[in-house]
Amino acid sequence: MAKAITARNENYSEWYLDIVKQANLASNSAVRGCMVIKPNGFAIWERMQRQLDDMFKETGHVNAYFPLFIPKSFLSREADHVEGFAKECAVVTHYRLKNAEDGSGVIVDPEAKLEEELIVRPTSETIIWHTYRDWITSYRDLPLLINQWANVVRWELRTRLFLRTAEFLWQEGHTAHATAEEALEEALKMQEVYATFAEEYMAMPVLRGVKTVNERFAGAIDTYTIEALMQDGKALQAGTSHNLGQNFAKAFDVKFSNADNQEEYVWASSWGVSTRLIGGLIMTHSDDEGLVLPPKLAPVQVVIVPIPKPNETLDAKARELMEQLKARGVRVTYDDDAKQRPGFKFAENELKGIPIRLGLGKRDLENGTIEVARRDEKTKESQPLEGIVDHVVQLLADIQQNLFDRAVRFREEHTTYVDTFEEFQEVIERNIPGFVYAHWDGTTETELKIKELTKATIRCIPNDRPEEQGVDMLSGKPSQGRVVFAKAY
RNA sequence: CGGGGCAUAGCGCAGUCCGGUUAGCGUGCCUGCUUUGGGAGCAGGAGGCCCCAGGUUCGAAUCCUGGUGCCCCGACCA
Repeated sequence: MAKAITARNENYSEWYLDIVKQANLASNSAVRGCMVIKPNGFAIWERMQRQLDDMFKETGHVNAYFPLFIPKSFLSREADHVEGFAKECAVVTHYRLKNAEDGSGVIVDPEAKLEEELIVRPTSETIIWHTYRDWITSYRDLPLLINQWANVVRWELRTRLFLRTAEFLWQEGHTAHATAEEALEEALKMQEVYATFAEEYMAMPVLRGVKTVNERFAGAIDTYTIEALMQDGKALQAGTSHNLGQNFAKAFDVKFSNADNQEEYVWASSWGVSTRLIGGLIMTHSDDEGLVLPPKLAPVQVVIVPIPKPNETLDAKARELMEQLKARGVRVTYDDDAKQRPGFKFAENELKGIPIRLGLGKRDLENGTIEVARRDEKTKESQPLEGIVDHVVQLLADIQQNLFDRAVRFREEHTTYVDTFEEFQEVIERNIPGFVYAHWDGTTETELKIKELTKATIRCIPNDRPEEQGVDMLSGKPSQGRVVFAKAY
């Protein structure tokens, strides 16, 4: 029996949940809003982590680890920051339990109240900048380029697996610099690292841009973002990089002596991507048959299926093939479960998103062929066994490229330029609205009004936007260029 | 946090309105036989604090009260 995956055009969010559940990526847990990331899902995260970590190291960063808990007073040191996060913080107030006197179980021991409550980190700027105060005294200590892999907690009211959970895994980079220029450069560099990762590894095209005042990180001077378009025409903020200026240095009194022995506040950046990327990966490529993974991030890239079932001859051939593929760096498995028939395995492996399936049967051995099926286009063809390793290696690269091209095409088909508010409303109300480029007068007031009227937000002001004189589609005030609107996750 | 819905076998559900043998169905799981190039068939079997806690009743999956969790819509959301 086919497992039922809701069709995308029938109910997109049901479809998304079906994929997550049936591909065994994650499930809800006993804790509200917190998910269990299952082995299939975590394997994807591990591949993302490994690649990102390499990219961070290549750009000069090192890893460190800071505490899960933040003293409450730290959070309030930076005014905008606390305002941005206060409403979604988990707070630790006690440090001990005891048995209830009526035998009903354990209760919080009222004697064990903390003098100062601890916040479970929603992000680590405050605890890290408190620490940096001790680490930085001279320009010789700069730049300080640190990343941490961690979990954070934001008490979201409405959660969705991977896309928004109360606890999530992420990395957060926190850098300190001697000049404003360097901090800005760092923020932009990391935005580009994220964009490269998204496009080259996730095969997910992204817009690079800067957030409006209204949308930027609490405590930042500017927030740079990468924005991807999902198959339902909604935008996903996939990663952000913040130029923090001297805001946190001032809040935590982090100063250094420059080469002229003058005391200055340190300049900062911070940047992060999270397990939300897995949600973006799913919503960019997957189809009604299940998960579709880009080869570079697929935990398993090739599966060999013995047809109709494993036997000594097929096993030997499969093992030989696997050795050859592994030698070329291909992640390959052999689906040698004797209890399942081929058709079942085909469906299962498609559901899991394995990019290439190799079907190997008696007929193939006789003919010197093998059946090569690609997940992305759901096509299959018989290939000579001779040279199959080269073919597979090339096909993995082709699939990676095809997924990216397909996503770019989708984005192009769902990108619209409008000049009037009527047009804007028409596009935003479509089934698949997409990105809408329109003129905006630069005020938060207009931005909020548009959001109120249409639910669309300004995703970003593109980094590379051409200057273009125009008028705001709603207020009629002058504008120097277009910004990107969309409905967003 | 507001409105609505749901919670019964690993998963998906019926039964609940109108209380009454041993709580069913599909799928999955185990055993055996037959099958096997796109989700196999037959036979046998195992598997249930019917979400939790109280209450009503001779008797509760079913009625009442209070919790908890999940889903959908909305508000909120670096």
